[in-house]
Amino acid sequence: MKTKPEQQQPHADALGTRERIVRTASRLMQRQGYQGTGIKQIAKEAEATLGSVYHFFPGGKQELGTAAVRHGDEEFADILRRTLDAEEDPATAVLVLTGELAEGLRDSDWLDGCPVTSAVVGTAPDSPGIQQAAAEAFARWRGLVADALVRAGFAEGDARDLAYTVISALEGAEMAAQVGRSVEPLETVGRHLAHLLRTYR
Amino acid sequence: MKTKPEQQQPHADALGTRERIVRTASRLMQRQGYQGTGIKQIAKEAEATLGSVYHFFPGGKQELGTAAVRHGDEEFADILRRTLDAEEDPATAVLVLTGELAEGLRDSDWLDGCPVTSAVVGTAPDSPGIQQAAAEAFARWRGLVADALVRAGFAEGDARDLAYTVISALEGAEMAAQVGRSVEPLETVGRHLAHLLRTYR
DNA sequence: GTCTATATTGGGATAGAC
DNA sequence: GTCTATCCCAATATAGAC
Repeated sequence: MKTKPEQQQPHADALGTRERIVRTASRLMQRQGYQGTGIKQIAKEAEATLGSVYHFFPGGKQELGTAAVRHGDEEFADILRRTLDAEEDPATAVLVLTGELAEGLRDSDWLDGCPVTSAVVGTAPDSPGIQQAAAEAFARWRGLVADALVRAGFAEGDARDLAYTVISALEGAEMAAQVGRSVEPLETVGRHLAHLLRTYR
Repeated sequence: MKTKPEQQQPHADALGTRERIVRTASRLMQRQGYQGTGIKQIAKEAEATLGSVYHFFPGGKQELGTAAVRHGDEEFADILRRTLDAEEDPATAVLVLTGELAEGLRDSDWLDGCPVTSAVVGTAPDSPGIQQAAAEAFARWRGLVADALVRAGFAEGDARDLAYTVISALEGAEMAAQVGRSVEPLETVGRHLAHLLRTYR
């Protein structure tokens, strides 16, 4: 009989070294950006050594950044899925989402914005891997919203278009809220997105 | 009679050294972010010396970054004013705006996003000056949109709220378009914002 | 897989001549 | 105001013992 040491509580610090590094990288890049986050800082805060970081990510900082973006992708995708499944009405789900994003921002003293956006800004010519991982994240999130809209009765084309706007507006509102240190952009955009979803045929 | 050497064509490279430095800093930080842009690179591309940079910006990189954000602020404020003044219908103006943003992105091969957003991401604990300059930029842009909406007949409260959503959604759509290397987010968000402005009361 | 030491490059910033 | 030389430090990345 095989024991399965991989099955551990996600919240304990009894995580594998690789997971600890990825999560720490994602959190730090969320707050400081890709360029502003050093590998040594990641190693120290993840309680790993520099050798371990390069053991798991031989591609160096770019490979680690790509993994961090993918982690942020899955993180928000989970929130999206959970919220869209819990609420029958997509408009209501959007209001819940803006509320959760606002809560996360305020509770972190306006430090924790979108982990994907923060990590991808300022990485244009270098590292196509990070850019692509970010594009895949946005596409996945749009797909989740579009699916929920279809389930709620929207035509496929409308659902696809509205998903663009929902994800884009959430992104922008979170950025505006973070910069302005106020939840008002998120709350207002949430109300207007709900209005849009309810009046769009 | 006094000659006025300050009055020069804005496009010639016969600009003052300080202006050349600020514009170069803004353009580079727009593409590479604040942390990813070095003072030496700014000096070189602005055809100035390191000594000149520190002469005009004794506060170093943070002071220069703040000036760069303010420059980006005024740059987009000019576009906003011009577009909102040229179109009577705010909904039409928004469609023109998304078109111009899309054009700028595509023409730069998806390199030139929002200069304020790019420069401010990843500068949380350090440099409150940059953060504040970015907050002031967003507030100014919202004010311009709100004023135009009031002129078009919206109630003041509605105008203020809708301005939050217009600016936030434009920010998010530009980011989504840049990451996805597609104008579709901007075009779609433009249509939905126009719909929102036309159906909101 | 983990750890330490180190090579190497480039960063921000300063000094002082002109 | 402009320019060059330089200091100091942090960054990424590597080597090799354990």
